[in-house]
This record gives sequence, structure tokens and C-alpha cells, in this order.
Amino acid sequence: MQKSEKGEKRAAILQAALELIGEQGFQNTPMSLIAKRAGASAGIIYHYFASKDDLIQALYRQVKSDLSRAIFAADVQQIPLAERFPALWINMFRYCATHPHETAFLAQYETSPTWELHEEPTSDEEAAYYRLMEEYKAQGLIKDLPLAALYELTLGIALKLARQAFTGVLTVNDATLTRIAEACWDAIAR
Amino acid sequence: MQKSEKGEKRAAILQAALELIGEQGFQNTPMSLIAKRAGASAGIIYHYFASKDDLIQALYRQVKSDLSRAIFAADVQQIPLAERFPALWINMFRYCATHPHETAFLAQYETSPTWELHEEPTSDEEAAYYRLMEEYKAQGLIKDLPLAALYELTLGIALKLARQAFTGVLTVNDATLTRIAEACWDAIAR
Amino acid sequence: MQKSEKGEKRAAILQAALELIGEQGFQNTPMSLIAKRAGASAGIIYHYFASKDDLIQALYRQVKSDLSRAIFAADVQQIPLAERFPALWINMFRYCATHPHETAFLAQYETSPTWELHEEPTSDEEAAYYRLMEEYKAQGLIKDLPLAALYELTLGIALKLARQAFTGVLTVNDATLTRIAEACWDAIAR
Amino acid sequence: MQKSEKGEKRAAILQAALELIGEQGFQNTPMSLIAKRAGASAGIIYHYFASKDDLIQALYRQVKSDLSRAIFAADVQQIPLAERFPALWINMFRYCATHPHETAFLAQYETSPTWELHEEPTSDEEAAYYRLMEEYKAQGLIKDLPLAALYELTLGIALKLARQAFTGVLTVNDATLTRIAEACWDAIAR
DNA sequence: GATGAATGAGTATTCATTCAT
DNA sequence: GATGAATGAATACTCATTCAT
Repeated sequence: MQKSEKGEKRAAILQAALELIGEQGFQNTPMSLIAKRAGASAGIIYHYFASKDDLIQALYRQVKSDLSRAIFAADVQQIPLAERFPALWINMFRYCATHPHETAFLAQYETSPTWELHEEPTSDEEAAYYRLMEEYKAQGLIKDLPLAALYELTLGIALKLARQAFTGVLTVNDATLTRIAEACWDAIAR
Repeated sequence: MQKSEKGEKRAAILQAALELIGEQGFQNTPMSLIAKRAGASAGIIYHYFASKDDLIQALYRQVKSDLSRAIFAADVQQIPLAERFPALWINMFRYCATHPHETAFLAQYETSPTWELHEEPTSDEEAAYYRLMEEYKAQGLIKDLPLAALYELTLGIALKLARQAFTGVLTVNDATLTRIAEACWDAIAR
Repeated sequence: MQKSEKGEKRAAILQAALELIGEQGFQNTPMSLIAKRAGASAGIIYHYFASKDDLIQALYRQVKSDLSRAIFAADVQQIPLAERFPALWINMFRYCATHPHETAFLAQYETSPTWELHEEPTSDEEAAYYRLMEEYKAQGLIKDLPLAALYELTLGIALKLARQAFTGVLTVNDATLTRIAEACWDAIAR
Repeated sequence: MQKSEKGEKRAAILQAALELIGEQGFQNTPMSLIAKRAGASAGIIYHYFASKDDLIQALYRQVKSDLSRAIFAADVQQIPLAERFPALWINMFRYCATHPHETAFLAQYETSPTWELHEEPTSDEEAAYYRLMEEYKAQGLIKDLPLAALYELTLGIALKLARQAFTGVLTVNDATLTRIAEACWDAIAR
């Protein structure tokens, strides 16, 4: 084993949990199955995580942060402020559409009464989004709406539509995608 | 027990399930608890529902149909087409905000991989909404987007924000509410 | 309802129980199913039988007696003593082969530790069989073996082979049947 | 617990199930009781067996194979062909008479409609029996009857009489036993 | 670190039986 | 007599978690 494998078991467990929950849902994802898919023993999970709950919380934090990092990639920051929004939105949709497990997991986590949601952003990148919105607001480009509302009207929509896209409820081509991104902008634009 | 209670047991079971799932989530809602809250014995549930799964699906259908009926109340149909949308949107938000159990249940159901979502509307009232959108489209009032997208950009947002409202993540007064409704309209308006 | 229908419900219940137990076994035959197949309500069974156990015992007695009456039909008694045996044996096999429910029920009942078997014959007809055996013994036609052994070596075999016949394990034509009957006779003949 | 106990838990569970089913029957043998008698927890059974049904089938296979091995012990193979039969028959009777649990279990299993019987022998030893019969047939020592019939006329009888012996319905001494074995031989002998 | 057998409380479901109507 | 809703104890099975090796 190489040094780089340190922590790989942990990662494998998280990945297995992500896939299973994304595919089968919380209810149908026992620890034993996670262990098996991760190629590990049932007991070892408790070496890395205090409990199932702890594992899921850790997974949530990781997925959130992966998502943020993917969306707010360095190149997006280069785009002039005015054109930044559609790029971001498309990024979000693309990421969600190509990461069904992550998307399904997030949707479940955030709708389950089991876990408390936090108002504060959980990552620097998410914070970056809110700063961008504030910036837009300051420049009078967008409406003065609560941040949560702004989020739902934009990235929230992207995630939900992406989910519907791989569920088969919705089919979109590039043209419609751009139009939906524009619609989101129209929603918040002043 | 009075005679008029024919069928009330079934309703009581559905109501108990709704409340418990809305408050604690699927996983933390055992059948025994549902029975107890419904004031019934554990076994009787299976006289009305084939399984827990069956119970939940029946509940979904009922909640959906109750919601639709509430939103598309007769008086909404009186409002001239052009002004109908904001009234509908506010109706949706109000209903969701005052029915946390229903809203939480719906959100969970629709994000769980356990159950398949149907593309077709599950009630006449829901169909009415889609007809309204088609009407708007025909009149050139709104953009030509997939119905699913139109739904998410409007009523979908209302539900999600209402959920955030009683979760405490979001606080809104009447003025902002109206502005959000307008934002949704801007999203889809041509 | 005609007078003759008095007791028909009871008979229907017994028949339903017989069929279900014969097809699915004791374990898979709940009272509710018996009621349904008998075209009756769940509660009414307890008007005719004190308990499930009672129902099954009553059924056993009836099946046994039906069987005996069929085997020792009047015409058999006409046959000269010496030739009586093969006729009886064939009767037994035929009856069992054409009454799978009865046969399967008997086999289950008599092998289950739940119910005590009685040494004494449960019907006049069964007694007739033992009398015949005694008669044969007295005439020195057959070996001096315990009655239970004589029974197993003859009618017991017929029942078991009939069961195998409709289970598909065994296929017999008339010729082999006669030869098996002869084999049984050879077993006990002196 | 000693190291040598590897696999002993599984055996203990099978043994407990055998005893309980032999004594009380399928219906009256809950998994929890099996676990308790095996000195194990309720859950562990499912580590070794997929379901109650699976446990019972595994038990059937084991009991059948134990029985066969006991009957067709090496020393029986030494006996000249012509005298081999009575030795085998007595072996069978002795084994069944001294193993009431096994015998009662087998009788229940084979008469229950729940499980399909297999025509092919389930063990080498059982196959040995059928080979012996074929051998006898070839030498013209016994009648040309279906194997199933030959089995029922011989070993089947032994099992059933043994069961009656410990049920108390039948009492046999060595002399009668030998005579019954001879009777079985007479049944199949040409 | 790692394994996987073991635990035992928990959960969905069944079913004989009762009883108000 | 007849119904079928209701009961509640029993039962098969699950699963997070522990721990000896």
C-alpha cells in the first residue's frame, strides 16, 4: 500500500454510500451494503465514522463542497460580471446532470426532516455565489430579494431540472437549456 | 363511536402518517407509531392498506389532490387570465406555508428514489394548471419552455420557499412575497 | 334458503379448509382465507367451530370417514373373502388418486406432531378393515403381524403411492397398479 | 468459546430447529425459539440462512444425507447381495426408531405441499440404494416395479413403522421386527 | 487497522379470535 | 345467524453497532 492510500478506504466508504443512497434512497441503504460496495468489512466503517448519521453528515459536507468547487471553477471568475450568471447556471446544470448520485443525495438530504439545514453557506465557494448576488444587487442589476429566494430561482432550479432530466421526466437540448438559463436570469433581473 | 365514522379510521391513519412523516421523515415513522397516533391498533392498518408502501402512495395521491383542489379554487377561475397567475402562485405559497406536513411529505416523496414519479398530472386540478400554461403560451404571453420547466419556475419555487419559510431559513412578509411572485412571472413571461 | 341448506355453510367451510390445506399446507391456510373460499365471513366460522384446531379435527374425522365409506363400499362386501383384498386396495388407491385434497390433508395431519393419533379406528368402516385382517389371520391366509404393520404394508402404501402419483414423482398404468396391489398382498400373505 | 467452534453455531441452529420441529411441528416452531435453544441471538440465524424456508431446506438436505450415511454404512456393503436387504431394512428401522426428531421432521417435510420433492436421490448413499434395487432386478430376484414403489414397500415402511413405534401406536420386539423385514422382502421378491 | 460473527432492539406484517351492528 | 372491522400478541426479518480475534 502506498501512502496515498491512506484515507482511501474512507473515501471508498463515502463513495459507496453516495451511490447507494443516490440509487436506492436512505431507507434502503444499510451500513452492511455500504461496506460491501466499498469493499470493506462492516466494522471498519466505525473506525472512520462515529455512526451512520455521522457518515451521512460527512458525505453531505463533501458533496456540497465538491459541487461548489465544480460550479465556481477558476475560469468562471474570469468572465465579466454581467455574463457570469449564465455560465454559472449552465455549470450547475451540467454538473448535476452528469452527477446523478450527488444530485439525488443532495435532494434527499435537504428535504428530510431528519437533518437540520444551516442558513450559512457550507463552503467558500457557496459563499462566493452569495457575494456575486450581493454584487449584482449593489449594481442594481437584480431585484432586491432574499438570498434564499435568489438561490432557489436560479441554482435551485438547475438542480431540480437536472434531476428531472435523468429521471426521464424532462428532456432538454442545448437550445432549451440556454433559454431556461435566461428565464432564470429574467426572474431575478431588475 | 358514531355511525358517521364510517371510513374515518382510514382517514385517521392517513392523517397520522402524514403528520409523522412530515415531522420525522419516512425512516423514523414506524407503522406502530402511525397506528397509535391514529388511535388504532397496529393490525388494522393492513385492513385498509396492503403495505407501508401502499399507504404512502395512497397518501401521496391524496395530498396531491388536496393541494390541487386548494390552489385551483373556484374563485381563481373567475380572475381574468392575465391576472390569474399571481393569484395562483400566492395560493400555492399560502397553502404550503400553512400546511407544513403536506409540504414536507411531498418534498420527501418526490425526492426519494424509492418511488417513480409520473409525468402525467395526477388530478384534474393539476391538469388545469398545465392547461393554463398552454393557454398562456398560445397567447404569446409566456416563453415556449417545457411544461416541467414552467412548473419548477413557478409553483415549484412556491413550495420550496414555503418549506424554507417554516424551517426558519427564510422569512418573508407580504410585500416580498408579491415581489417573488412577480419574479416567477418574469421568469416565464415573454 | 331451503331447509336443505341448513348445515351447508358448515360443509362449505370444511370443504374450503380441505382444499386450501391440501393445496397450500397448514401453515399457509389462515382462517380468513378459508372464510373467503367458503363464501362466508371471517366471524361465522366461529359459530360452527370453536377454534381453528376444532375445525381441523372435525375435518379430519370427516375425511377419514368419507374415505372409509368409499373404500368399503357395499359391493366390496359381496366379493369372496379371498379375492376381497385386491379390490379393496385398488379402491383405496383410486380414491386417493382422485381425491388429492383429502389425501394431502390426511398425510399432513397424520405426520404433524400437533395432533395426537388414536390407535382405535375412527369409523365403522375402518373397523371393518381390521376385522377383515383378523379374519384373514384366523384363516391362516396372512402373517401374524401387528395390525398397524398390516395397514402400512397395504392401504398405507396405496395412499402414499397415490400421493406420489399426483405429485408427479410416480406414473403408473393399470398393469403396474395391479402388480403393486399383488406385491402388497405378497407382503402380508402367508 | 473455543476455536474449534468454527461453524458450530450453524450446526447448533440446525440441531435446535430439528428438535423443535420434530417435537412441535413447523407451525409451532418460531425462529426465536430456535435461536434460544441454539443458545444464540435471534438475528444470527440470518447470518447463516437466508430465511426460515432456507433453514428448513438446508436441514432437510442434512437429515437426508445423515440418514443415508447411517443406513448404508460400510459394513452393509460387505454382506452378500442376497442377504443385504434385511440388514439394510433393519438399519433403517433402527436409525429411525432411535432418531425420532429426524424421522418426524422428514415425515413432515415430505408430506407438506410447501416444498417440492425431487425425484433424483439427494445423496450418494440414496443412489446406492437405487443401484442395489436395480441390481436385484437385473438378477431377477425382485419384481419389476417402479423404484418409487420399491422404496415405499421397503424403507418407506420402515420409517413409518418406526414413527408409530415411538408414537406409542405400535410396539415391536426383535422377532416381529425381523418378520416385518421379511414381509417387506416378500412384497418385492419375485 | 481490519474482519465478520454476534447482538438485540426494532419493524413490518400476519392472523386467530372477538364483538358491535 | 351473519358481517367484517378491530384487536393485539406473535412472528419473521432487519440493521446499527460492538467486539473478540
